[in-house]
Amino acid sequence: MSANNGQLNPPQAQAVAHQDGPLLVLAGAGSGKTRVITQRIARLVDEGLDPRRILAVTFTNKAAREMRERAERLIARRIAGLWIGTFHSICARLLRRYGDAVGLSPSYVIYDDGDQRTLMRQVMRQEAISERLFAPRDVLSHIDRAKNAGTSAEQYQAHDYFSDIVARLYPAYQRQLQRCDAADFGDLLLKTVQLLRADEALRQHLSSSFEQVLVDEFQDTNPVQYELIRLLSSTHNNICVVGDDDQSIYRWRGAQIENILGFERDHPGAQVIKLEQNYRSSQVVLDAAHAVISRNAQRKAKQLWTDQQGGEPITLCVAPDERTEARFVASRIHQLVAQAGHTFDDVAIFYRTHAQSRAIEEALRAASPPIPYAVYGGMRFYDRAEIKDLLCYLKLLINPADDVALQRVINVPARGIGKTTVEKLIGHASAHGISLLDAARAAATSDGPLGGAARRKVGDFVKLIDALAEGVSETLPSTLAERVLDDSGYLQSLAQSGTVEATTRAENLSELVSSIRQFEAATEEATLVSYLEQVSLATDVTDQTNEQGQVSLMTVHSAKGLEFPTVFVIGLEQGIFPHARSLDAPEELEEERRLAYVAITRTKRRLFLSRAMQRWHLGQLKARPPSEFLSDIPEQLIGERAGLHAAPARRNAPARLPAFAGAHLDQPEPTYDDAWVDDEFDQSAPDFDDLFDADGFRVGMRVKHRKFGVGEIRSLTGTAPNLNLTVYFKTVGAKTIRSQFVEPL
DNA sequence: AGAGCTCACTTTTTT
DNA sequence: AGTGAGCTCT
Repeated sequence: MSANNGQLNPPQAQAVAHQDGPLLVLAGAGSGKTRVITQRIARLVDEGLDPRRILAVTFTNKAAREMRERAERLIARRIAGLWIGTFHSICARLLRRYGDAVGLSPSYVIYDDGDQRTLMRQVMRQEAISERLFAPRDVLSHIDRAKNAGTSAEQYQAHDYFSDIVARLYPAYQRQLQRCDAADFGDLLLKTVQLLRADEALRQHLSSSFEQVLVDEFQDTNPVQYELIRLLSSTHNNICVVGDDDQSIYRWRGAQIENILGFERDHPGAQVIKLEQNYRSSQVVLDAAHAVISRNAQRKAKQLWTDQQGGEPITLCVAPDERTEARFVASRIHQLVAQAGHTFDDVAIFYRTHAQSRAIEEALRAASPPIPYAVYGGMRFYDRAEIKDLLCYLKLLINPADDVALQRVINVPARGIGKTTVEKLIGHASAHGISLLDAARAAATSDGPLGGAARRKVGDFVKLIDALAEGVSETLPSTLAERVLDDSGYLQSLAQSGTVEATTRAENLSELVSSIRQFEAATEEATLVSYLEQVSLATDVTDQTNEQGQVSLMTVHSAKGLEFPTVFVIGLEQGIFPHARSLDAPEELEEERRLAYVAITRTKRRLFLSRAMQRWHLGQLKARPPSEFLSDIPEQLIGERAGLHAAPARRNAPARLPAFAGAHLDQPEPTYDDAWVDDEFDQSAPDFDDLFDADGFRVGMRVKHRKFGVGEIRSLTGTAPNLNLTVYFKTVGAKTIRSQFVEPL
């Protein structure tokens, strides 16, 4: 980590030197955990162990990459053949090679959330189960929970009304996945474990080939991951796990804090090493972190210490609303850069949920000069519609059984194949137990369920796919991507529509093509299959690009493992952080507390905590009391209490208030002692009254939106003050926006 | 068949 | 406040 003077301290050295047998390293935040793992890998390789016999597992791609790079730097050469990656990527790789026994071909595809939902909806329709009564989302989350617990469809036991339905859908869903030659995220883990459970010889083979196994962030492993590790290390039993129970933040994904608490019990003779010296943070930061975490009941007692005494006191900001909070952050960043010699990449801003990033982004852009930033996670590049379209074409080329991909692209760009036709194909496919593509092929060539026009169109589509699929394995992925875009008419249809949005989409597509080229350049065996796998397992593109000179924005979850000289934690309010869904569940609240601990302990020197007295959330303005975590932090650690006023209404600011006949913002004023009163409230803001007739409807009026410019109102829904306007903008087409965010013209 | 419009629902957090 | 599914109108 940061300042360890190149030397390992005694417990670190002991952990690096540990030879054989199970080892548990309890590594507090900032205690040099990554250092220990990388030094250990380097030592093993240096002493002549074949890197192919080392398996190192992490939770994120970023962590895996960093670990590899640091280990390579230590021994000053490339480490070829080392098994290092996330649980999911390692499983994906094993299944690629050995998945036959669990029903996966070598070119199987990985389904993401959206794909899963499409498939589940289809299954529910087949099983005649109402999607209204049973949300596909919820059903999938039950299935995922089962998979994380190691429960297969056959083993799944219903225990109540809802799980009764799940018990019916789980096996049907798995059958459908198998027909599509696809695995979802949960399958990657569970199927690998099933494979190893069932195939004694394979387990022997793999576990004896992995002489040393290392697991990072062990506190976040769930039961399948735990079993996977156990199976893969069963021959040599050289298993080194590193973790910190205080940083266990993935309970919702099935992580069992017990795995780390019970490691000694499950591995008799395990050596336990505690790393408690912190090299990252000032004493002030550690004290604050400790004050928050020590209120948790379920934890191993430990106390981090540092020899950096004192430190910068914490700044606490109380803002009237989230926009002001964001302006506070932006102005402090400028101050730090101007006065404290900071660069932008010294600064990170953490929030509890992605939705909170918007206000911050806007403030950073509005700052003068604008502050460069990078958002981690959130809306992935790969989630954009046009990107998914192209990827689905590619998936379909290597995996003709991928019905989900086919459904996505069969009418994109529009080629006159409508819902009815697709439904007929689905019926035909499930009746004959064949893939949709085969059903389409059959329908086009023989007397199938389709009539003349539809049959011809479907035939053309099949011809298109067949032509594209020819020679797939000998063609560069980037070439294939370009061919898809041209031959399918995708680019042409974008060009034809001519909107600004279409231009953006075309740009995104060409960005994707160049990222495929990059992949080809950087990868030895750059096949389409390996590219698609990488994309499915990548969190986002910022994963790959490491741009300098940017402030980092991310959720607390994705902040784990990172450190920054200056940290802002925003939105410290009851219901935001801790999250509303944790408030009435003590165990969940403990997890939120650990999350707060993770956030604080990322800080090296300067910590800013902020909250807003009221904020827009899910379309509503609501006042929330301060986070209970704030009151845990001892008074003497806080240097400055910044209170802020809202910006006076700017000329181009949205009209502040409702204004439809008699509508009032009937939100309660915050009633806290330090409540701030908005005396600069702009009484003269223009009204919407004149836009609508007596019924509050109609009038072909125009409004102005900050981003989209001038547009024409099409319709109006909702109740004051939360009105939704559907406005047609020349630039981006129809958008539904809230009345507060437009200005009448 | 397709475009447009309305409504409902959403939100933790990630692989 | 954005998205997506379903309905209606063309």
